[in-house]
Amino acid sequence: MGSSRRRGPELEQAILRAAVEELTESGYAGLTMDGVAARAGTNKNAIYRRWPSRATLALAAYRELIGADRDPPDTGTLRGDVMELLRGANNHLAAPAVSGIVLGLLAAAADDPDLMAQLRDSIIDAGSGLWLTVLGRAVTRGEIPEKALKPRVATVAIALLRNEYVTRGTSSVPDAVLTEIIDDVYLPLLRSPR
Amino acid sequence: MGSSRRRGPELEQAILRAAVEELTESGYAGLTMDGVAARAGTNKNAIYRRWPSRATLALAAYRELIGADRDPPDTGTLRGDVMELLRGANNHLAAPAVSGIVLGLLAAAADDPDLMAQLRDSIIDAGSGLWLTVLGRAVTRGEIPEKALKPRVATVAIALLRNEYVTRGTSSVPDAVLTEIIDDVYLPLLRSPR
DNA sequence: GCTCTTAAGGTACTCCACGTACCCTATATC
DNA sequence: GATATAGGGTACGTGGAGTACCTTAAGAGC
Repeated sequence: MGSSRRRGPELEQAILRAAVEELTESGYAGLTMDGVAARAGTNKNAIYRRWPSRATLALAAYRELIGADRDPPDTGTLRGDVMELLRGANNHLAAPAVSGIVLGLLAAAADDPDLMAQLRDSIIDAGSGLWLTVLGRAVTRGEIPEKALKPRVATVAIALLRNEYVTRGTSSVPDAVLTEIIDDVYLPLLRSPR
Repeated sequence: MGSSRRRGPELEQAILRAAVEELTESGYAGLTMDGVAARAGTNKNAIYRRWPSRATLALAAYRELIGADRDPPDTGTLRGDVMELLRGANNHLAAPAVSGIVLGLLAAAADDPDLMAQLRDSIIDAGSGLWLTVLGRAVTRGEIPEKALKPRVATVAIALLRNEYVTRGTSSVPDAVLTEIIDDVYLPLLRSPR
């Protein structure tokens, strides 16, 4: 009658899965160690043996949640590719409560430089490579000048989307805002001669 | 022997001052009701009679902290004005720990639409009028086309600065980044014909 | 199969901070 | 002066982070 006590990686995955569920259901503020332990069918000891604090567990769960990154789109036109990328990012941020989770993590990591660094490296910068490949193709097609490949310029669209989530705090930015970002800001900027 | 019990506005100001001090010294996470009460020389009752929760008190304290808004600069050139505005915003956000405070407030307001609305109205949008007046003058001088007056376009610079604080999490963005934002993104965008 | 080390389970605890309840006391107003 | 109002003091209840300690199962070596 399998009492079957889980150990090692198996238990670790169970904890992470439980943490992901708590996170998506209740956000960062609602993720509690007791809650995760109960949901995973274990106790807090097993968690603290692996992650030193609630914040680090939440970060690990968030990385689990966002999962693998996707391939860069290739619609043939710059505008199409950019729209794809921005829609993808929007869908991701809109998900259950991802923007709230990220805000909570950012606030929690504010006074922990180590945690903040991990958060930046593995989350904020995620996908910046996608933008550069898409823009690179547009450069070879001659759609935009080469100077558009500067990181500061290339990341403007995603920065504006992120800003929208931070300041409006809504779930899911409407498509009209995305096209506004693209047509009123991003594309004019990329095409500007200098 | 003047026991002299404070009442009404006098006490209210004392509480707010104490909250501002706690906020600047320890950030949002470090602002505790007991701490504020002790520092103000009063007790929690007096606070809860005025603000229903820690988050609302912190928001009020933050508004007190940022104080009155300034006049729009008028250096004669668009670039000069924009640089002034961005430097001002940077100095403000860099202050003791303002970006951390704002992050904490945002995270706390994430599941309270009312609070989020107040936060937006009185903090995030603060100073957007400044940008529009500065751009308006540049339009009448003929430096940029009139279409630059769209809010989405006008607020790009400050949005990018905010993004810098959110993603880098540092205190004080270096001046080089400000000029990069202005010369590589904002001015080219404003001057782009369409 | 037996022993021994390691890790999980269980539980209870400390600490801290939010928010509330009650009762006492000073202050302003009528 | 009487009385309503608001501040002071204090003690709770609640909930969650993190810790301590002991018991018990799982696997490794022999």
